[in-house]
Amino acid sequence: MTVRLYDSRTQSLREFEPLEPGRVGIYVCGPTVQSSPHIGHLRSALAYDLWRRWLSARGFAVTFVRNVTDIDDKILANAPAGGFEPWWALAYRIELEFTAGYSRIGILAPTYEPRATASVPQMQELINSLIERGHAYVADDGSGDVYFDVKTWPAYGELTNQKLDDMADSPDAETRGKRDPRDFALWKGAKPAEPESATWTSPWGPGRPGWHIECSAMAKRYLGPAFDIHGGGLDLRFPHHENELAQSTADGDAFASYWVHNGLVNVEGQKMSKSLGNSVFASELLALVRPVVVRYYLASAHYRSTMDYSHGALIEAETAFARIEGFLDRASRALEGQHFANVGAPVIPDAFGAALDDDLGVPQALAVLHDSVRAGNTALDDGEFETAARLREEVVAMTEVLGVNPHSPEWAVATDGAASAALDALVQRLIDDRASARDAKDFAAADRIRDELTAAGIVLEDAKNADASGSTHWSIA
RNA sequence: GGUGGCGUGGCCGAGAGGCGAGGCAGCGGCCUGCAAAGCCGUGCACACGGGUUCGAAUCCCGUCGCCACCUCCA
Repeated sequence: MTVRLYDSRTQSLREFEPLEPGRVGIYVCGPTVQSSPHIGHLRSALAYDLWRRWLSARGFAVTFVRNVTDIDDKILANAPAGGFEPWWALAYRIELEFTAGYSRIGILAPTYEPRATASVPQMQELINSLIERGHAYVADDGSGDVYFDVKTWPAYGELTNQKLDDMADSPDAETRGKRDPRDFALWKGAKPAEPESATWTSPWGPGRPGWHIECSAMAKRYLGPAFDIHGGGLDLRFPHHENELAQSTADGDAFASYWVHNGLVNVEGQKMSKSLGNSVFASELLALVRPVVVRYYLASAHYRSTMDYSHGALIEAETAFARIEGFLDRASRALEGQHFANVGAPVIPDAFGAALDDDLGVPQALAVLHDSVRAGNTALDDGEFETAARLREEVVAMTEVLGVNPHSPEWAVATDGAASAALDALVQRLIDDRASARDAKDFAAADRIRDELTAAGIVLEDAKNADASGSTHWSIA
């Protein structure tokens, strides 16, 4: 029972061995809070939420850190100086949108969620140390920029399997005070147009941290110089993660033992981009289907594969999820008030655990889940209630691990108790009338009642095995 | 040009040398007064061309097509 995960650095499936027995430290690159969360952000966060839940389920104590990049070129660009909304207000407003989106699809709050702006001293300390070690230099053009000197770090490129010589010098790359175009900024000297609130004093003059150094500093601050897993989107491998790795290891830290990257979400075969205008925002998705369905949908493909979003696929996921929910609903009705001595605590089937142990094989795990659902439905059909009860526990346990238990309170929709009771009384009355009509073989009258209810959006199901609430169940379509 | 990935049945989406994951849709059946829900059955699937092998969707070579990163990006 070992967890295996795909390590992007070695490009291989590796058995997970924590630095400290029983403990796991995970650092995930969170969003740059410059515009509203889209489906890709949700998927990424979900991938690591699932890793975290599974490692927890396997008994590890997980420290999960996901940062918020709240100072950055784009944030400053989206909140022009002199505008109504300062950059820090924009960043916080968007951060709240992310938090809300994550929360709605059941992504657990991180152990800690550091904002980049709160760790500037740690970043400066790291930059200083890199300068002292000869791996970084202050630009001699008076800009106040500090750059990492890639030529002093022979391992540069190890994460993405690139040789320095192969790295194309981008024609439009800003060279400015760089010794080599491939050097990257650790510290960005303040520019006249930038607001003073976005500027920190430093030994190299006023300015702000570069993007890559932020994550290196925060990971070290909260998880230490060596930690277990570093995660993020595939698009961050280069240059962001490559640079993080270079900085931290050049400073003498072991940094992450494993690098994990999640696949991206495309729309109609293309990446989402502002120019194409094809971004699918979290808010749009959550307006289409229930949040738990969004979660189920995004979890249903392997976390490393590219997902191609389509409305049809989302609706298919809704139906597939309804099947799981349907079984649990049915089981609840049929098994209400029954207790079975032999049905104990929820047990996860071995095949389910094995699937998740194998690089978080959620698709195979879902196959196991659906097998249990089918077996559970069969047991209910056959009146084998003890078997059904056991399978129900299994299904609940599996959905709990994945965070998609339909009956979990987090997915409950707030209802008006009095209104529900009133509706139930009325519908129940019609169901009773229908039952009388059926007993009298007056099927025309019975069907008329059912049609009326259907027209009102209420679906009737005549249960084969009568349950405590009567043999006909109603629900809102 | 460099690096990495993908092409699986009508659709989504796993797997990775032999026994056809799972879901959605369709078709046939069981159940039902009829439905709904559920159950059972139903698919000569693995881009193309070679090769290795007793055996390949899975390995090797080649071809075609698509995508990502190399610039901000989950």
